[in-house]
Amino acid sequence: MAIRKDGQNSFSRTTLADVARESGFSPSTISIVLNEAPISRYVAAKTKEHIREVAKRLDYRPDAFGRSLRKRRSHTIGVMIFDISDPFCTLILQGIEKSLHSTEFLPFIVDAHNQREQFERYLAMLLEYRVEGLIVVANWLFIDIETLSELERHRVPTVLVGSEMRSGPLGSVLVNNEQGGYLALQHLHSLGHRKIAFIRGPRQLWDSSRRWDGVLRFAAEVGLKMPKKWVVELTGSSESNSSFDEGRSLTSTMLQNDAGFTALLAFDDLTAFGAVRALRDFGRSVPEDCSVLGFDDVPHAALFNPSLSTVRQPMERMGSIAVGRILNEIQQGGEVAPGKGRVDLLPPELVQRESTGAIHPTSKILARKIGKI
Amino acid sequence: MAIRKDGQNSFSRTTLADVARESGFSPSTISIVLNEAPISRYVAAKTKEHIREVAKRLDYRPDAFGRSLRKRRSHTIGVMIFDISDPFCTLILQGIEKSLHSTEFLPFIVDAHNQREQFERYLAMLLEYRVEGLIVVANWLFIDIETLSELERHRVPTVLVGSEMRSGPLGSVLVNNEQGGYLALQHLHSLGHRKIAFIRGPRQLWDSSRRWDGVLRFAAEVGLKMPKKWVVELTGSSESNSSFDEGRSLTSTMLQNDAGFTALLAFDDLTAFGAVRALRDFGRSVPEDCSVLGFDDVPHAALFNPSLSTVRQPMERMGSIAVGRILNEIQQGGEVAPGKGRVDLLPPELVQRESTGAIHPTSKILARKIGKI
DNA sequence: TTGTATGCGTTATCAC
DNA sequence: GTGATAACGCATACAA
Repeated sequence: MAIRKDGQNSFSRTTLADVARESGFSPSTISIVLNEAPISRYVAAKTKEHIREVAKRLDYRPDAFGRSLRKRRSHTIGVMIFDISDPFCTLILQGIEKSLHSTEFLPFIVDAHNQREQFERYLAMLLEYRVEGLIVVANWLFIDIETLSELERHRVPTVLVGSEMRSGPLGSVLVNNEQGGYLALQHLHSLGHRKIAFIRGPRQLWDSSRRWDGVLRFAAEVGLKMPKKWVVELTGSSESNSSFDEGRSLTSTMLQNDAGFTALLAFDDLTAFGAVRALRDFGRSVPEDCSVLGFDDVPHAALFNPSLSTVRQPMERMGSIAVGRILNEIQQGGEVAPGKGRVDLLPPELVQRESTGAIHPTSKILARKIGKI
Repeated sequence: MAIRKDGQNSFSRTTLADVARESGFSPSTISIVLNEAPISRYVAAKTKEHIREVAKRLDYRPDAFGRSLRKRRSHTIGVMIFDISDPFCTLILQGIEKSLHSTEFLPFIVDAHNQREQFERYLAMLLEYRVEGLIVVANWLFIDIETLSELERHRVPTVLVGSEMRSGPLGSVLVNNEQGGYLALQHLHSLGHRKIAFIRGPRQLWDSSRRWDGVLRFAAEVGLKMPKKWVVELTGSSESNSSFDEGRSLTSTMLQNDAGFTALLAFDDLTAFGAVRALRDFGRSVPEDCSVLGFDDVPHAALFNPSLSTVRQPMERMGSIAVGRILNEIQQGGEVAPGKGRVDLLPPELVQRESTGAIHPTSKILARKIGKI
């Protein structure tokens, strides 16, 4: 670190001692006054005023390191995300941020870029910074079970958002995927669709399987047939936008094999966007020739063309609930609280927009097209 | 903070002293060895090994607060953003993160949610945490000049990304908006368009005016007429997705007044999405009946339907350049470096996709539509 | 080759 | 009402 000509280290600022010297009072008094500690009741009003004035004039700012060292509290909550460019994470993050605003805590956000190595490095750093709680935002990707269960070893209250660990004491907050899958298929079915194509999520992903369970449950209830040719599966590469590309190519393939389906249920919104693109490339319009339903309700789903019908995850709420749970655990002093290991399953919500419609409105479409010409 | 039954504060961990006690060496030796300080050359290999073994066994982690206090360095770079849900910010953030990975610095990210009050609160906190540099990511919104110029007062090297201050010593990194505006109109003009509608950015926004200057320069060069009825302006509310809504309603209005334009140049991608929606509502298809050109190239522009032609800002590069500049300034010891106050203007790049096309291919469209029917 | 002493900026406890 | 002192965890100059 460079030393400046005036002999001051460029890191140094005005400290309590400076304020003390300048005001003529002792550092302890300054501290007491500026922090409005209980004892400050006994400090003369004039003194207080003077001290505050001097502090302001010198632009004094308490040093977080000195303070945290002394108080043995960091006042930070670590927030680990795996891909900040994933719009899914983004809304959860907002929920977290907003909930933290009203507290004494500052979020310490790091982005592991879907890389295990980064995850571990950042985790270590967060622990060195003595975060008092940890929120892990798992978009539907990876970092395997072992890595996550590592989290339990550290004594920091931790909660997982957007994903569920099949076992282990780690609490989690996520949407009810099973119910979401059920709702999704129910929606298409209620619109009259019987020939439905499916792009399900990666099999190895627990949450994806749960969602699929919901689909299967509804299919069983109404006796829907799901021919193999119309059921495909994402592989789940961790590159961003990959599910768009996969959705597009899987849909293309299905269309070439047997284009007879009238609706398509995608694993998530990005996949749905890809499917819409493939359908259009194939000369099919959405929803007239084929309905498409997504999952998540990312911010752009409503802007898309056609606007995307989807199953909404209450992402912002998931974030704020996670914060609530962490604060709770912190207050309990890091003890294994009764609610620890609990799983909060939030209800999904079907959002109908333009990309899904009743089956066979072909005549109407023809009419409109001719009219336009 | 709760005290545990074993009398330990739940904040406490194993410290250097613990490792010292356990290994039989003194704290200083431990510190020297674990940090691989130069002097550690003189420490016996066996000693080193032993110390490292014990440290690992006790799961020792250096305390960032103790260390930073002593070394008077925080090893953090503050990153202030104004809306994390803005995809524009997202890519810049990624650029910042990636560039920081290879350094000793940790990004400390905060989101001011477009609120001045939050901005100030977070700024104060970042300063308390003694960030060694500050990167401000300004999506095209606000926090007025005074607020930003406040930044100069603090002795922290600061660089602004994505926006430019008209004056003041604050360095900035952004796209060449003037050139971008020029390129945009040039593109539409080269496709044969002469009747062009414009949705320009908020007038009070400096960067927006620069972009508009570029548009005007090209228009002047080729003698393009820009009737007032086809030039509208965003107001620039700070709500997210607002430019979609505004783009949509402004376009609707123009269409109702005089729908004779064959192309539309939007201030940014979100506005363009809104314009496309309005056109579609009006029964116009893009690009057949009207070309639409965006600005930014947000991640979803390519996924959109039709995929959006746009002027790309090199957002990730902007982030990494900002990091480079900050690191530079830090190395110079916070001195007013020669490059300070400099403005890096990065070249924009035209990305042609589906939403723009040559004028009057009407016959082709008719043919296709009839064929499909 | 290793240990001792000191101080970073803060706050809590106690003494005056 | 206010001030002196110690301690938080660490790294370093210096002593041994």
